[in-house]
Amino acid sequence: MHLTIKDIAKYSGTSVSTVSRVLNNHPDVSEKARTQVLKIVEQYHYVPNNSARNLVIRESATIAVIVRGIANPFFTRIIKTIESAIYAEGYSMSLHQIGSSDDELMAAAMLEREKRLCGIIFLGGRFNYSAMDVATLRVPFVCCTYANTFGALDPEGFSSVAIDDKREAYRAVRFLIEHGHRRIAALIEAKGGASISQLRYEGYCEALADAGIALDPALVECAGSFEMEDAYHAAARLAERAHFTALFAISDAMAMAAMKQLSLHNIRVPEDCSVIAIDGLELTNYCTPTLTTLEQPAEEMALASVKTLAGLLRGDGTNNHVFMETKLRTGASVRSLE
Amino acid sequence: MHLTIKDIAKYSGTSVSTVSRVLNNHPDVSEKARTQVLKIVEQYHYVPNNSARNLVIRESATIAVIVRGIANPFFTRIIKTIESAIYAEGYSMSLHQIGSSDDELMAAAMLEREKRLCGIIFLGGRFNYSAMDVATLRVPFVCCTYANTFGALDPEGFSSVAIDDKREAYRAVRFLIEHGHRRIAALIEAKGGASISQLRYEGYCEALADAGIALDPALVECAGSFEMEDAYHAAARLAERAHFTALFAISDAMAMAAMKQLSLHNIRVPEDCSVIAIDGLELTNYCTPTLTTLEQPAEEMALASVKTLAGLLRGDGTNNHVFMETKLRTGASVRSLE
DNA sequence: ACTCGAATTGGAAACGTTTCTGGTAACGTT
DNA sequence: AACGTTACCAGAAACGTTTCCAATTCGAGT
Repeated sequence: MHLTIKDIAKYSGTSVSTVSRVLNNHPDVSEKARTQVLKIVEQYHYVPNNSARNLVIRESATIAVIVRGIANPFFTRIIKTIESAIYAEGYSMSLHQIGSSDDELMAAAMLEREKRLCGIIFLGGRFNYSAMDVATLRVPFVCCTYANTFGALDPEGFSSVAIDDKREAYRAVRFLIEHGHRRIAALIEAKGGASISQLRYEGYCEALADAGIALDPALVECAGSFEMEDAYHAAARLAERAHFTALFAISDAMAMAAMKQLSLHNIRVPEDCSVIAIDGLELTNYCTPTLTTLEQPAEEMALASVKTLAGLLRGDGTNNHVFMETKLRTGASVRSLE
Repeated sequence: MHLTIKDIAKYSGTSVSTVSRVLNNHPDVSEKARTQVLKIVEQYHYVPNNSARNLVIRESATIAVIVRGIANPFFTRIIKTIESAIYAEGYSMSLHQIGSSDDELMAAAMLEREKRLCGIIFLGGRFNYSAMDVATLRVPFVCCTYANTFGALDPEGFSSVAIDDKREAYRAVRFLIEHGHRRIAALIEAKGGASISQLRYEGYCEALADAGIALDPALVECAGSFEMEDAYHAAARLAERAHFTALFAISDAMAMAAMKQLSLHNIRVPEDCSVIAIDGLELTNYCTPTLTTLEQPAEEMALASVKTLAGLLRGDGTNNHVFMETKLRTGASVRSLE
């Protein structure tokens, strides 16, 4: 059977309370007792029972990470850093995934189950925060990679770490314009709402407008999701319907699927059509041609999210909304016109 | 403050024990009391305190999933299914990632922390089970995607779900041979040990031997990891050193990196060199050319892992080692010689 | 030697559950 | 009417911690 703190007290010839004090690094214990207890703990390989601890402590020191679509390589890149950062801060992590099509009720159930968590990091967009009843959980949370207004949520009530989707999309499209392109197609997820897709679409529109290029609705296609397969079909519709010399895709994966489709339509990248996207996945360095993309600082974003949350949990630090900048990664998928 | 079971007892005019019985679906409680309690529970939105419950129950109903390299898309595909299966079985999941270079001490620390878990699923190979002291944890565990002997571990002491790495590698290389190839290169991680890489390498050797083709060491290159970047460099060494008409890569990602490198060396795929791999990632459907690969049944493997573990936890079911079969996914990366 | 405060310690209550033990009410059987 | 059986229920103990509180020891200052 597992040893308890009582056993340790017995073996070390001291009391339960002293052992507890040693274990929790309280200052009011003699050096002698401390080393003695530690020796026994070491020797018998004692591990405390967290359930009992949490019961009296009334908290759990676990941070839940909820991600929509764990298969997204961009998210896994962030998760890697988030996990080590969480451990470094002395918390433990529990990771949950919501299928891209699941409704939020499942997520709510998940949160119920995982109650006694002390903080949440939401990864990705399109969470229905009111359905998840996140406000009544009374735990601080930060939204990573998506920073917009969350329904009726008070912006003072949570933090976020993200890129400025509209600005970065603007930069991407601007980059194409500077390379002489004027017929620029956009491959997005969906219009409307305050989604990442919509924000990036707005950046696209604004870049065109600032360059005096009229928006042609025929050049905009919605895939309906961020999935490669959907992007692949959407790109087909685009290629069959319109002519364009450049394509802006709102994600690397969608760009990759689109490039495949373009090649099937005998549209060569970049000779006939330049392609740019946002994300900076490692693997788009290895497709042909390599993708030009705005790289999101995944590690920094992960770190900032955890740091912010840890601050809130410690009591110092306040809710804030930080925006990161992407970095242009030049591939071979964009060429100048003429 | 949070409501306790005592409050519910008070409000519903019954006792603590009755409330507990209702909550745990014990049969010995009257219909009247049951509905009354349930009503109050619903009305006050009561959620039980798991810490207290686990304390007395002495177990936690959480299954830990430990994955080496969460960035591997094949693993995330499995994780997706594992999570929903775990929830469906009534457990909760906690997911942990070990960096590909981290030593296992960190993992051991993780397990300590996450003690009071009731089972473990290891995802991926190359775990140092003795360092993690997994035997002393006394919880059942299953190894997913890798089924070999685990150091000094008793095969009766755990379960596994995997493909037969040697056999599937054999099939892949055999496929190339049947297409007329005889100078077949192999891009592996490393030789030796009982790693996935070594097993697949053995399958490669055996396929050659059975076809009467002599093994040429110059055609075998170790990348040192499963990372795309390392595979990319390894492929360069291969291309500069030897001539071959086909390449067998032990993973899709490595194959993709290799294809990129080949194109840089003006070796066209599949005209000058056919490529085959094992994994069946979605995204290799979208690279150019599309990859021919042996698709691992990720969903089935995930399901089988959870089912096995759940069986062990319930008490029925015994440890066993199951091997799955891959399915050939024909892409455009292999062509017949002549 | 005596006193006083500081340092250290042990005892016990508390945390919110589950479950064991015993008791009462209802009911059918003799 | 007495009895046994069953169905239900309340009380209390237990789970392994932390922490409050009171008690003890220790050292230094008189």
